Amino acid sequence: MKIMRKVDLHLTQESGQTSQAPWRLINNKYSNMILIDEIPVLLKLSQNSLDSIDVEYELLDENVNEKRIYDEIAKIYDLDFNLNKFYKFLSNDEKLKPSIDFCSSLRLFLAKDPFQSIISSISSANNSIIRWTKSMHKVSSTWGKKYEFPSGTFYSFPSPKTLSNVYEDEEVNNHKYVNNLKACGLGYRANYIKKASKIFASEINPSDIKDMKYDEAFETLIKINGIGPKVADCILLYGYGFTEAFPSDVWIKRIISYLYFDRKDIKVDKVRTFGMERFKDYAGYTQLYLFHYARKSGLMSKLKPKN
DNA sequence: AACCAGGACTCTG
DNA sequence: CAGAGTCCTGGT
Repeated sequence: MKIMRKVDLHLTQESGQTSQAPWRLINNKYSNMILIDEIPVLLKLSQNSLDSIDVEYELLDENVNEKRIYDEIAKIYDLDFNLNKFYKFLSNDEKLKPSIDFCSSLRLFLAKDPFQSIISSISSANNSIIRWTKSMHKVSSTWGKKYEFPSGTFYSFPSPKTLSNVYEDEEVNNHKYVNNLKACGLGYRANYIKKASKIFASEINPSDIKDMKYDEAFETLIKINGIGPKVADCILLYGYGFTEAFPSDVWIKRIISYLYFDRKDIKVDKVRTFGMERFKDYAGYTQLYLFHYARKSGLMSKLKPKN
């Protein structure tokens, strides 16, 4: 199956969006297992040009309608988002315009499983991309369901219930536990993950969030231990597709300060409201584009405090 | 080998 | 309320 849409799979995968760890690259195909109506489907995506995606997939015993597979891929890569219209919007702002050339065909990388994006985003806080990626794969392979496909073994992301019952530490009451969250390299986030899993296993259904208004969803999330403003916005943007979110961390702060505030030191929270008010429904995409533009253009290294 | 980066929490003023 | 210290670990 071929999907005719403008998208840069590589760029989108490696752009550090915290919905999920990057997919495994097997024989140059981005490979990941997703469940469609509980049926495991292994997706293998590749492309020769940025105008289309070549889709291969593997099934175990049950069949899935190809249209359903198409729809899920379109959702994950936000393929219905109108990039050209967005580029017109970027062109209208001299500060944003240069980002188009650096980020062409970059799209959102959305989670199929919102709970996965919640845990992934919590785990990304104060962390490096390498360590975060390893941790996320370890969590899946430790507690997820195992599926053996011809192309390899894949794991689902564990459910809230499963994660709420795992051990946080290696040792509990003088008992050694090999399978524990800290062994996944999560450090002190292990406790946040366990607590959040408990909440999403009982009080809040992850799918409740998507029916809320942005503000209510944001307020709901930041009440949870380990979820601050940045992580909440990542969850809302990458996990639920709230495109009005403007995840603001130190880097976005430096970039916005440089571009719009004459390098003046502004608070991260101000950056967030500035981005949301100025970019509206494009806030999320603008954040994504600004971040990668800064990274690739050399602006980022220029903005490092030392230099 | 000591030290720093990266968000969120917690404690202090 | 703002500011400082702490958490974990891969990278220098």
